[in-house]
Amino acid sequence: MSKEKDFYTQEDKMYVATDCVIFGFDEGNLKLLIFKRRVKPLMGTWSLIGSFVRIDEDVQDAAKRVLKEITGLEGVFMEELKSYGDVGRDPGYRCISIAQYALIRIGEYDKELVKRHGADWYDIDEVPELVLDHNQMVKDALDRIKRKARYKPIGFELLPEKFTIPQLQRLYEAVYRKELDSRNFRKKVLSLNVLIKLNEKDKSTSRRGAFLYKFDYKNYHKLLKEGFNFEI
Amino acid sequence: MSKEKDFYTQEDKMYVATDCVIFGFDEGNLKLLIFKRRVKPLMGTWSLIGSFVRIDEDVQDAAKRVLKEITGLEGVFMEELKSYGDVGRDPGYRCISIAQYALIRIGEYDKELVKRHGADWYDIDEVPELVLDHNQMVKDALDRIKRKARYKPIGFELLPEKFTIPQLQRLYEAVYRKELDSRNFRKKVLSLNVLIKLNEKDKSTSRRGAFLYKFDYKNYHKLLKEGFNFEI
DNA sequence: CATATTTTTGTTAAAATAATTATATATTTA
DNA sequence: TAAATATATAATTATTTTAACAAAAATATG
Repeated sequence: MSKEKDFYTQEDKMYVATDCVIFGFDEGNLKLLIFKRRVKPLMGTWSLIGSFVRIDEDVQDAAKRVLKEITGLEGVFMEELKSYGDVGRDPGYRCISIAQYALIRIGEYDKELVKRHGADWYDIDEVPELVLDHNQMVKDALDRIKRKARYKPIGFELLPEKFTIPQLQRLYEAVYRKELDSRNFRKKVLSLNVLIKLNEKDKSTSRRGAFLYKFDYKNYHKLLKEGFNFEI
Repeated sequence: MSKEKDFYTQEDKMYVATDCVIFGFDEGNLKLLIFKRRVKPLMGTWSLIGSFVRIDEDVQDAAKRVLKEITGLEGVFMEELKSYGDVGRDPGYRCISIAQYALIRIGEYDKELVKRHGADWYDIDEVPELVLDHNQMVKDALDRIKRKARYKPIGFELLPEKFTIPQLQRLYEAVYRKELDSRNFRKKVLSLNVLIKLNEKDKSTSRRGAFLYKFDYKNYHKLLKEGFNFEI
């Protein structure tokens, strides 16, 4: 870009923020973590988790920082969604937000911390009205993960480390919003060779119990290089 | 995002820029429009076309503005690529760039204007070293259109309004970097029902001549809603 | 008119996917 | 111990997609 700085004056200040669409998965439902503002302005309105980007931090780091501040989590899957840069998007400031989306394991976040920040999980179908253009961000993020699930095994970020195949199926059903055939699903997902069967069962949802699996990251990365596709 | 503004001081200024990866297609080759800086700093170095985002314009509009300034073109396909927001990416300023990529018809741009700005087309395989992280932007944009071509008929933005099927095939071959079977390609592309056959022939490349087609935007948008896939 | 060149059309086999039927298993509860 | 329930495996069929391949048509040029 060009280097002239004459567009900016002392009073015309450009702010850069980052907002994070945090997805979780629980009991067959895709969920979203949002929080209720406890300070002015806009006190009491629901909002995505976000922050201004500090002058001395990378945009990605700013997103990681807020995620950690609110959930206690580090090292989770997070990726840029897109930027929201219209002049009028924030009536208070000229503020550009670079939205991210994150997939977290809903059992692993710091519940005390989340509570303290006034944050809560909402079923993806029951998200209330959010501040500014945050509802649009959520919609865009949903579209993104729907598409992404086709070529990346996105589910494993959302499930606990050990999970069952029926659990994985319910996740895909929640993302795609359609029922899948359990026999074909099992066949397909096992044929990808990225699951390691464990010698344990999860009996929380059935009498017989279902075998637990874990994700084989090593095999997965090998396959990625060969360019496989994950269409379910 | 939160509203505290205490991260910023007068001297800690955050700049927001936009840079545009402009693709064209000519003679079977994918091409990139870049320009040589004629002013300090960094005079003489190649760079993507870009600008700071003005305080009173949308990010998208800033990108459209520079595209028009340099090529004379309006209303062409342009989409956000991703943001580049690391602290150290620009040694001079704390500047975040929101990169875009555009697909233009290489026959339609304003040649005089392009020349006046010191801009020129480079074959995608022969792009010189660019300023800052612009080579990375080009690489990312290429990856993006390769993937995008799988589910959006991206080619039609790059070809003239009327084009032949062999032309379209050469474009896909340039993007995928592999040869395609002309019989299967034709079958596939026609089966999508987004081409309108015209009663004219293009005889510039063969004795027999090839029928011209145009893109059926109406049918295309109908199909998009149904979620078709464009895998070639 | 024969030649050279590009465009155009069609068939067929193989592979992947989707839909269906069948059966067995482990476990709890009635 | 029979019934109920969710899980697991096997096999079959139908359907769709993909891949591989050959020949004819149109026309400028020599």
